[in-house]
Amino acid sequence: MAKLEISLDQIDLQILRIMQDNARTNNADIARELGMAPSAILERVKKLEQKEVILQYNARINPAAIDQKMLSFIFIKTQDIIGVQKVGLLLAEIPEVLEVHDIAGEDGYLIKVRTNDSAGLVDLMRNTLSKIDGIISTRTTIVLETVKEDNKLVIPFKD
Amino acid sequence: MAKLEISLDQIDLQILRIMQDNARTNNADIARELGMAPSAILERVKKLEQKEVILQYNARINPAAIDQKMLSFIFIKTQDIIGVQKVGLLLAEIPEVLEVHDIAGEDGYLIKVRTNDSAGLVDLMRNTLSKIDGIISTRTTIVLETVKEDNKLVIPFKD
DNA sequence: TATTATTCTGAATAAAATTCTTTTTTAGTA
DNA sequence: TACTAAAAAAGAATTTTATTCAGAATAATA
Repeated sequence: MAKLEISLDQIDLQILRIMQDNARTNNADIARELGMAPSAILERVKKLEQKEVILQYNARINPAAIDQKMLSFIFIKTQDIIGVQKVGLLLAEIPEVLEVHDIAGEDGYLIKVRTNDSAGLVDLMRNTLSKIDGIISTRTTIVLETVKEDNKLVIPFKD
Repeated sequence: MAKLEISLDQIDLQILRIMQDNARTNNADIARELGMAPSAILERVKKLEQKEVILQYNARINPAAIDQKMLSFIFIKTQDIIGVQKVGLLLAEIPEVLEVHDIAGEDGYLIKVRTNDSAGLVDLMRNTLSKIDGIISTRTTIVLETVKEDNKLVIPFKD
């Protein structure tokens, strides 16, 4: 778990750019695009994975296609700073909770939740959130429509 | 752009589950896991892409590795419902803005923003957000630490 | 039940991944 | 500056996978 010194050169950044856009781009294509041998690219990619620069490759699935039409953000106020960490971990275990962020200011978390519909949300709050000790209150924001959601980072040109 | 009737069977859902976990899983492996021919899997995956069930394959990159250590959520209050849509699109064009959600209640958006540091955030707000017409006010929530952020959907077992 | 469309299999071929050795480049050091 | 060690890349050989396609099986429909 040592957080090693990470140094990425131009080529690494180019690989990241390509992979962030299409994680299924094959080594041969990347190699062609960067004018290098496939074996060299393969090594670099593996190294990027090992260094945990690339955390995961995932397919982004259309929520509507699997009937997860409801998206909400919930602010969760916790009792105190002591017991807070545990709350965060418990929240993270809930499958419908896609993100858990510890936020500044008002002791608590901001979580992102996807459910089938509003009934699913109510269900989650009543049956799951309410079971977690240390939660004082929640404030829910309902998303009507998502304009953008790609989570693509801005990859710099020089490090 | 016709939103076709989408019907996914068990096999499709299994493919989605595998792909969501590791988008680089090859057809041969998926075929082995599901006990089918690679060619059959290939066809299904292509169909899932065409139907826009799979929206994209992306590598999730460690923000810290490219020095994007600051994450914030900003509530943006807009003038009225008329001009709102344009604001959403303009927000979506900003590279540092990873998500744009139209939210219920208080005419406006919730956006997710990644910047190098707090200076980058200030910079974005001063130089970019302030240039957008129709924004009345903003309320920023700073993330201290992210406990979970995988955006993996809960894929049902029956459709 | 017959008909049609869809999906799957299996084999053949093209392409890519992977491994490994040699060469080149880079970085550090005397 | 030249020497040395380490890291990265190239290139070739081999294994594995992707892709195509014809035919078989399955499912859907009339």
